[in-house]
Amino acid sequence: MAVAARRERERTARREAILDAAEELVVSEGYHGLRMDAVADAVELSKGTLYLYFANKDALCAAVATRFIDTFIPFIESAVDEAPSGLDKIGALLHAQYRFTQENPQHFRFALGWLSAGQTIDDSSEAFQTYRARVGQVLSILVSALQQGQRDGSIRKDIDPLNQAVQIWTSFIGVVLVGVNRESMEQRIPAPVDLGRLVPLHVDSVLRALASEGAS
Amino acid sequence: MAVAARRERERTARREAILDAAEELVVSEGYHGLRMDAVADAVELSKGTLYLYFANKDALCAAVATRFIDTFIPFIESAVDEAPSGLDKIGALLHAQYRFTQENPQHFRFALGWLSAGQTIDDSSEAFQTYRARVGQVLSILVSALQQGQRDGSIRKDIDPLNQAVQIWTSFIGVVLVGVNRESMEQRIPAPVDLGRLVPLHVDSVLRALASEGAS
Amino acid sequence: MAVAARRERERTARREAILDAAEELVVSEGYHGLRMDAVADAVELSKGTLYLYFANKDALCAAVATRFIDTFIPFIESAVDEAPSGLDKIGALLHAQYRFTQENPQHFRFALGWLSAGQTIDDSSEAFQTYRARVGQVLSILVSALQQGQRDGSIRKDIDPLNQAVQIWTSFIGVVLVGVNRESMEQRIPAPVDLGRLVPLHVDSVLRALASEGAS
Amino acid sequence: MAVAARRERERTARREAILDAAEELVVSEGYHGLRMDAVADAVELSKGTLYLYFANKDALCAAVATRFIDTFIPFIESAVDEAPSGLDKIGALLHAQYRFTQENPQHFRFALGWLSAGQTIDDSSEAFQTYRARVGQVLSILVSALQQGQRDGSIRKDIDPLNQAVQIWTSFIGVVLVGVNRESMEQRIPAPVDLGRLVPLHVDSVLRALASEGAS
DNA sequence: AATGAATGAGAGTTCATTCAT
DNA sequence: TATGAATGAACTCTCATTCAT
Repeated sequence: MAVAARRERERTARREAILDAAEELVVSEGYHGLRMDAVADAVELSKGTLYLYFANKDALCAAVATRFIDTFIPFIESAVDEAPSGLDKIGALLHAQYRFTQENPQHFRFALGWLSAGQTIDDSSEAFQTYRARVGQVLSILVSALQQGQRDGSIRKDIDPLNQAVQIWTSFIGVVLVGVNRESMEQRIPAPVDLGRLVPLHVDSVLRALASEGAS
Repeated sequence: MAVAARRERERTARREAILDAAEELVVSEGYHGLRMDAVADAVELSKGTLYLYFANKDALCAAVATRFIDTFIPFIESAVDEAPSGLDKIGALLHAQYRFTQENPQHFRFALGWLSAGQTIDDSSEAFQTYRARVGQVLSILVSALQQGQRDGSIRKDIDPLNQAVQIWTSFIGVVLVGVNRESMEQRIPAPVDLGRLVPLHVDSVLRALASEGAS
Repeated sequence: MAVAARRERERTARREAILDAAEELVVSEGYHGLRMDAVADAVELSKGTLYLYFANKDALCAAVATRFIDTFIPFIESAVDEAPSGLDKIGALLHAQYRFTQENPQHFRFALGWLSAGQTIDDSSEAFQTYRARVGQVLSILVSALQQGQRDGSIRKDIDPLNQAVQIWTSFIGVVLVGVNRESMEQRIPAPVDLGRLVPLHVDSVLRALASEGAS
Repeated sequence: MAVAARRERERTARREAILDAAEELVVSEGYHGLRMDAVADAVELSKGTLYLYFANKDALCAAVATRFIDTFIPFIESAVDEAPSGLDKIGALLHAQYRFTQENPQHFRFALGWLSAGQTIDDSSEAFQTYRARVGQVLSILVSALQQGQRDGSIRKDIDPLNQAVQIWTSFIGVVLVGVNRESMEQRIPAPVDLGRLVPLHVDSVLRALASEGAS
């Protein structure tokens, strides 16, 4: 039946439309500023309809985050592929993540707002599981790069890839967080914060710390 | 006027009492869980009275954050004082901040919640200006340590102290952020997050990146 | 037309399937907890289809109530048949209704919830008319028993069978109502409510009041 | 301070005003039809204000019910006082309750709707406790009358006062229930229901069942 | 006949803030 | 200075019913 196929297409399209609207709002208002009402208005659907596509606000947010990260992964994967050594891959990954963040500056603001939302999320939902799997992919890309670097001699052998990957990722989050919350941040720190300067500086520091002794 | 003096004393005492209550609540409930009602109940004052001491919820939060940071600064200052070289001072400062965070894990959770609250805060308020100045103090301790390290040869000469201080601080925030939001974080990243392991690893990386060539 | 006959059979079967699902749900969730969604899910039909078989939720409820009462009538009829005198028949009927209620405790809860739903029901619908006719049957069984009792001398002659039948039925409803809402009831009345004790007591009282002078 | 006294008076007055509005609405719309919005509109207060006086909808309903019963108790008490024998007291009580019901026909409709509301109510609330105590008072008036009747010889000695009181009360509820839901009831029973006839008939039956042998 | 997406009014509850006293 | 009653917009989520296909 062509009907079923069309229905499926329409359903997907509408779902995407809702996500588009939610993304835009989440980006401009932050996690706590996201209102189901506003989403409904933006997609020109009734509030009730939203709940046909997403079980609740959290599920909608998880889906937004998943879509974000879904576009992000190929982006960093190709950057990593092009770099020769393991150390270069780390640098390439971080730079790619930085560029991506600059182009989608609100992704991290949103993710962080969600992170500190406080309430523990129902992590059994499918949407959330998907999101979680994607985060795992990013980490494993980092781990692979570190391992390759240890094999090809560009990265120190005395580090543990998994723990170091978490350290690299989390410290990077801090730096980027400041960048995306530039406004609030500049209200709070009495020093100029310029991502364009800060991120390369950070990447430099990370690479320097990873590089094997003679490799600089 | 003795009367005026007593009034002033009483006013300050009441202000502190409000802050005590707010701090306790902010620590147990998080930024988003803080209710003016609850604060009023806890200090046994009416809600209206709160607004005689603080212009609004944000001003109250700024004051809480200021008091937090006020206990934090002497803590790291003494740690820094005891370390000999500039590089050691950086290490000491980060370790001190880590210990402080472990003992007051909610400070950062609160600060971050506030940071990503989204809405721009009225930064002209006195409370906020005070808070801002304190953050500046922390940064300048970092800057001084970096500069001393450059003089005493423990830290690379080719870094810019201010920018590097911001980098060190922000990346550290990322790591600690993950630690204090361990629960939400472990829901989101499929990897074990252990501050006790992660922070030393991070400090190591920071120091390694700062150390002057032969200094390791 | 064999086709038309099959269609009719299918239609009836589907109608029954819907009623089965609705009955089960009404019994477990109560009148106010009955959701058209849930009924549709349970019969594996779409919500829209429900409306092809029942004009609205009320019509569906009327049909459920009708089916309930349809199983109830033969039950009490046979009980009444077996009793010799008119007075015995009344007692047998009430005891039968009590046993039936114990086995289907939700019937009355449902009927009462529906009764006190407040909104006036569209009583022109066919489903509702059918339901009404069944209630009439129960009453007429009572009336017949009363009349027979007057003839056979077991029941006082100075009562009016119809009015008395209504009195018997409605007072019985009150007693049973309390029993099936035992939980809510025990929250509200500070006295133990035990249908097993209360109903026989009530039946006794009813019979004593009906018995002709020397008949006890 | 006269101020405190006036405040207290105003508070009570406002509480009563809210109850007035809620009562009227509960009476016209039934328990399920009662909307907090509508109550707020009717008293010309904001919805939020309602929650300063009543913790939630249930507490408001309990308060309405308590006020109802508070006017009811003196009414039946004085009726009971005036009757000489125990049996007469029962009759007087039931007739009084009947008259009261006729004047406030919606009380029982409401109470019944609330009863079959299904959800279990938080019975720890003060409002609810008060309500419960009032119901207990009514029951104990019945019990006392029964006991007196047993002493003065007007009532059979072989009944248990508490159980019989519950039986009398619950069966009466059934009869009255039909009366107050006359509209829905007449839709459902194909027989004329006339409280003016039904209640005396019921009271007669109750009294006849209670009367000691020779007492008729 | 059957679908199932869409509706939309409406529910109860919360809470930072104001203001007359 | 202190009160606390009042506000009212905002919130997430529900569900009987409709209707184009």
